[in-house]
Amino acid sequence: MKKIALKDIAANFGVSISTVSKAVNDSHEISKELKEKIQKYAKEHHYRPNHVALSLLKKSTKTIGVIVPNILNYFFTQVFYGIEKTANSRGYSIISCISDESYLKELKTVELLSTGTVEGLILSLSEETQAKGNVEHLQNLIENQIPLVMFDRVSEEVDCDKVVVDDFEAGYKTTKHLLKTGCKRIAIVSAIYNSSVGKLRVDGYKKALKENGVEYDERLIVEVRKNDDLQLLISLLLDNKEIDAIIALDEITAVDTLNILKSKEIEVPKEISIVGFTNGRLSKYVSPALTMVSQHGQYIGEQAANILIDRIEKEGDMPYTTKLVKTSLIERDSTKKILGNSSSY
Amino acid sequence: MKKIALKDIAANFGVSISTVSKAVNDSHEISKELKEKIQKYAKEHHYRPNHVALSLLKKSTKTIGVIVPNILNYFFTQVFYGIEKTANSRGYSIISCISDESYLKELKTVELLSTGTVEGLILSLSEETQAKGNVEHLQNLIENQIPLVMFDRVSEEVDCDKVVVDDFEAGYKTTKHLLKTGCKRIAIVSAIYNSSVGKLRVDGYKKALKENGVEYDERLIVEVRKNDDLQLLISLLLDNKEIDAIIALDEITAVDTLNILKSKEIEVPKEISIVGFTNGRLSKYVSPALTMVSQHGQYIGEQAANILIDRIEKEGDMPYTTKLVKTSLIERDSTKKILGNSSSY
DNA sequence: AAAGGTTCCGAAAAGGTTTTCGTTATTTTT
DNA sequence: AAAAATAACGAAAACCTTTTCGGAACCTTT
Repeated sequence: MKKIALKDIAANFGVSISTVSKAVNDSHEISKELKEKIQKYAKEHHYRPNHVALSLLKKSTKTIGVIVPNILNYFFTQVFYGIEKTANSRGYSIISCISDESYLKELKTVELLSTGTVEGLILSLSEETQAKGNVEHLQNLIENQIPLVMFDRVSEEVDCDKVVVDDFEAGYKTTKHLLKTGCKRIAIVSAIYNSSVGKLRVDGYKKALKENGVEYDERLIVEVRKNDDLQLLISLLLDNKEIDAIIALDEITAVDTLNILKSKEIEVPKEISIVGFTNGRLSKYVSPALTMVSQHGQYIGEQAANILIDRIEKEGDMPYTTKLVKTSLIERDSTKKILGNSSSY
Repeated sequence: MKKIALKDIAANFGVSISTVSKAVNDSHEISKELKEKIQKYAKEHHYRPNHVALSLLKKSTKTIGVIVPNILNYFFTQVFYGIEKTANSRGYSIISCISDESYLKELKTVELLSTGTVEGLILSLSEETQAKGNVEHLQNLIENQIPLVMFDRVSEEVDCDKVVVDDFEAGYKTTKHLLKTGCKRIAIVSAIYNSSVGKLRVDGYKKALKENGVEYDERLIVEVRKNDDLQLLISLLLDNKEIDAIIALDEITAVDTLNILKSKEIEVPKEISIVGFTNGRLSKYVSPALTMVSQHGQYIGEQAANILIDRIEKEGDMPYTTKLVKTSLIERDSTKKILGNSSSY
């Protein structure tokens, strides 16, 4: 039984295509008897209107594109889930691509999707694209009137809607919290050295230090590059610097750091507190459970999808917005409790 | 600058649409001068052939659908990644849906996609669909000649290509390994009580026991339901049963079990060994690191995509195949080393 | 009986593209 | 110079659907 079209039904009954179309759509223009015959036949042959033809006719595919750099990263998985959920609830399908942190794949995908397949795009920049700073493909998108929402890893050079984590506030809030628990010498271990995100968090950290009269010490910021030995870096960091807290800018680094400290028989949080970014699946299950900064990935996805679909469906041009999503500090056992009664927090 | 079509270019130069089409496709039928003018204009205006129109014309969307029950599950994320990777490398886009373990959403999605949007479908059954056993929507798919590949959570009632984990062999292999390390009283903790997958693993477990002359004891199989207290169940399990190994059928349960044993000051693996299923992100980072059964999610995704695309592209009907993917036991510190010199393993 | 209304169906356009087949006009061959 | 070949372009079909408009037949009203 091959795919069946209106044409085939029309031929079967010796009527015109328009008649069949109206019949299956239950139009009052068609007589009851004919409608029933046609509908019965259509049902028996599993007739379903061709979606591609409808898209062409209506000039609307009800589909949005999503490009994430790395789906194995739990944060992006969460965002993706949020996008799918709300897009689906608003009647949109999503066609998804993984740029795999590659500029070329991102470029190819954007070009592929910008040919009428999708009505809009949600994207987070690949690492390579961020490093290169080449966002021409996205500017072309805007020129071609294809709505774009960027999230998390965004570019200032692209004029579009954005949803970003308030990383500055997150760094500030985290540092302030550590200070309140009595920590003074707070180090940062970062594996995301060339991202705007990392810079913002450090800026927030600096602001909190300054506000609390703690001097900023450059030596406390550690950058971990791809093939670096974290163990060694931590040992160097600990050397004569009286560290009492470590902020790790991603979950894996946080857990690794914890394990290294444990292997050195340093007590967490008694001697050194640890806070990690990205509340993923690991932090809850290690011991002591890690205090983490949650970025609310799913919420970000929901927001991005809603903003995009609003723009697709609304007439006229609204101004572009940048939504700043606040983080939450999820306190577990790797940090000390706040001393005394701090009402301002 | 609005979306531009061949029509617009044709109007601009006062030529026909066919001429423009041939010009942008660099046909020899068009004079060099005209071609150059048109191509320049097309490039300047970012002309790209409309993908929807092409799909309609060619009767091929170069798109496949993927339906997974739960993207936050790392196994499915891995499969998804594998699918995207190979589909992309073979020139296909993927349109993805998350059934959220719901029968209704799965049904709706299958119906939506089976209208010409995708050329084939890759699917893993939702929990609810498995429980209900209602797979009519998938049988309709086959009737409508839409290629389908099921993976992991499959149904015997659907006649299609399948890619499944060899769960029987996994249960067998794992149990055999534990026996070789000297364990005798091996318990199983399962949170996937009504899945074929869980049943197969237990069957493999039984076979290994029998082969090694160890008697099967029903009381060692623990089923954890949604709101059950794992702590309590483990306590009951441990009571007077001289357990020396526990197999957990998912990663979270494995980690939870480990933590419960640690809180009871039971030494792992000295007193009790632990093996978990699904080698995710947690097991490596807890201490002791957990020995896990890897299901090779990404490989499964790659296989599924290749099988599907082969079927889409090949003429004539090949027989349906079921690909059995073997698991690997990843030994870490939660199990004892094998005693003596076992050459047969 | 004439005018108006209703019922039921078909023709055709529109959406964008490729491709086949004409149709000219020019050039080459005999 | 006539015939044949080539070059350069256009018309139209095809993919599938919805929708507008038009038309014929019948029915109702004055």
